[in-house]
Amino acid sequence: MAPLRQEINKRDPFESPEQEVFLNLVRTQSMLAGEFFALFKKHGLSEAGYNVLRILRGAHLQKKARGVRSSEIAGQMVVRVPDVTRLVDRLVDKGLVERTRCTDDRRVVYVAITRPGLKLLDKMDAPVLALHRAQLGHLSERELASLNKLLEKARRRPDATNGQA
Amino acid sequence: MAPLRQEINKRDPFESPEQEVFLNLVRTQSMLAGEFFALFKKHGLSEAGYNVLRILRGAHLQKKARGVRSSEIAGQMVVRVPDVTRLVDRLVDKGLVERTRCTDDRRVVYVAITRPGLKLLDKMDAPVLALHRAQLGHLSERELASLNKLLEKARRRPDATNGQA
DNA sequence: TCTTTACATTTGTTGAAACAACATCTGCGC
DNA sequence: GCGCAGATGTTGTTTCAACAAATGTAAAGA
Repeated sequence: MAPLRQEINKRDPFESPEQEVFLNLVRTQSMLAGEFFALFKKHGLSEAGYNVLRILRGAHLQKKARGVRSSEIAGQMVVRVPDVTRLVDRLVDKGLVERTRCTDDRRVVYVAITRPGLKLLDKMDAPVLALHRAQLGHLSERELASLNKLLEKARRRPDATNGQA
Repeated sequence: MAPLRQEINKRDPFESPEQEVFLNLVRTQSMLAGEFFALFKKHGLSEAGYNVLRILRGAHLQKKARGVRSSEIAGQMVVRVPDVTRLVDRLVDKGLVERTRCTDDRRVVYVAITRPGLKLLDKMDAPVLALHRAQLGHLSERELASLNKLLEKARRRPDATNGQA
């Protein structure tokens, strides 16, 4: 019996290989991301909040002093999030980022990381790296590369223009 | 440049192979599960709610007339959820499941799927299978098997008893 | 029996995600 | 210039997840 079926005490077999992969994917993500969730929470952040800070630090290191537009943030998130506004709101409340209204185009808002925000991220770098290694360090380089390839392929839909003629 | 980096417009390289795998995992899960989320929602269910119904149908087919204990439900969920109570509450409100207090041990509560619940699941079977195939049908049997193996291995932590002596 | 311990579920509360409607603003075509 | 389409954020509302504490029940031990 496949390990996943043991883990969730599933008696019946999976209905399709695709279903088994999907459930494995969901469960694995849930378990690994859950640990990061706990790590972030110790520092008062959510996963999405951490992601935003990482994006802003990247921009900061590229000397983008004004920061990044909200729409750009949305586009660079690992998981799509509608409602960047209130996500940034909470970070502003914590003093980790700043908002600046653009004078040229007053629709856009630039968001930039603050010094406390940078300090927080720096403090988290080591534990984050350590957790990554603790979670996946037992996989070989080949296995990691293979996993990357397969996951990327799984996201790539084969053009749903199925000739239903 | 790796596809993931393109997708999220990431300029800097990943800090470790493990990190890249993790982000690929999170993103893939998010995209695929998001489609199922939308499908379930059309039928008034959340992912967790659907999972509960599937567990209960499995028990029903095994002639477990009384149903399943709440704690068993929690143990069989693909993703851990604290608060099975209110999850079941919502399903009860919709008339899809029933609660029964155990007379032997009045602490435990049995949850069983109702006929409307079964009908709903039956109606969803085809679209669910179809979505699984639409998402992952372009992967070969070998690739699916490989992905399963790698995901399961990723969950298996190598005994953190590291000799720090 | 009486107390203590452990167990199964529920409730209270806070915080955040999801979706839709709503401004606000820019720039283009007339 | 005027008005309209499209883009950018914001707000309102509902629903759900997460965590802690409490309730009620059973079993074990003195």
